[in-house]
Amino acid sequence: MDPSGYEHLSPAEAIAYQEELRHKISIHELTKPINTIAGADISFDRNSDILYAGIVVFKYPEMTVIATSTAISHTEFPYISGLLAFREVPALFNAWNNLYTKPDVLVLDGQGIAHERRMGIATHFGLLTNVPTIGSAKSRLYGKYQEPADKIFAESPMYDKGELIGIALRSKENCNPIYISPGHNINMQQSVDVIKKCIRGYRIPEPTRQAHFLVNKIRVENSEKNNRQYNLFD
DNA sequence: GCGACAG
DNA sequence: ATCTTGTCGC
Repeated sequence: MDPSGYEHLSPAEAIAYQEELRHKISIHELTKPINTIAGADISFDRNSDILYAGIVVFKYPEMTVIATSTAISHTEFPYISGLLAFREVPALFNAWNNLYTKPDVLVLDGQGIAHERRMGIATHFGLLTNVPTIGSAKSRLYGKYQEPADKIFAESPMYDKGELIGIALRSKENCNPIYISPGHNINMQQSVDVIKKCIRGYRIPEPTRQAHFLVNKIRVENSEKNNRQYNLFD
């Protein structure tokens, strides 16, 4: 299904689609060397249904920016916990298609398989594009875990009925942990190793941190542009 | 019935 | 996610 059709799905249909897609998830070692990595994020206006998507590509492991892309899209699908992909993936897909240089790995702001149906936004986007993806979330959605020690890079496994679905990682001392889980076409260990190499003094790994700055910037620019046009009628 | 609940 | 200043702690 083309993601542009997501906004017409009911929550029940979206869940049924996740159950259908979950059979195609592949969590395995990424053997291809990683030379580039990207971060993707979304920003949106308080009222409108406009989503601002952005992707920032870096050389890895140097982490120098080599490319960016953005897309401004409209959505009707509301935010529903567990169904985030149906709201944000269409916009991210547009930004992805605007990217000339596709990265070897993509980090998304949200869960990978650390999801009730293993279908977090990172897994969903990976299945859609077939790019290896990693989910890096700022808060927990699913799974039980013990608080990791307050020591840089301390880890604590996240489980669902005995199954390992993610890792709570202390990316910075005195800060809440971040929740890492593979999305698609990469395994748990590699996901954590890669994210660790993307931590540069802040709680949020550089890929999604920079993508966050980018989408906020284009959101402000766009709203200022709209304000200027509106003011022509003053 | 009650609590949890990515962005 | 977004709205927002000061303020507590390392």
